[in-house]
Amino acid sequence: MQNKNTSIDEEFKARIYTLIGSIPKGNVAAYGQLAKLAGFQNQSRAVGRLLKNLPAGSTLPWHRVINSQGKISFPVGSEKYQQQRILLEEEGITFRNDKISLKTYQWLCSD
DNA sequence: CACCTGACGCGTA
DNA sequence: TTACGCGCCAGGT
Repeated sequence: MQNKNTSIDEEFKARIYTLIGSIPKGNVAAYGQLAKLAGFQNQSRAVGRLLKNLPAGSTLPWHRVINSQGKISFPVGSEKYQQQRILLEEEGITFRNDKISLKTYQWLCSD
């Protein structure tokens, strides 16, 4: 039963969470890519906001979400940057000048 | 209420 | 290839 009050926010959140949870270990997806797959083509920023507000105890693999440039969306060298980078490297992902090496991963894609 | 900022992305120059 | 501008839009000042 769906109540009419269900805002698109909830729908959006639910879909994005599901998508992020489905990203295989060692793979990554871009904010915009997730938004698109969820049916919200121009809401890449909303995905970022979602992750920003993510509860501390969440088990979501948020670190597997990066920007369309193949880079981590935190200032290089910042605490958050390092944290995310380490998590990715532990999954076998390698970097080259702050960018994910294309040879070592593949985008989560539908084709 | 105006204005700025941001875990973004894309088209142009 | 790098740099900007603009679209998008929720939140904070």
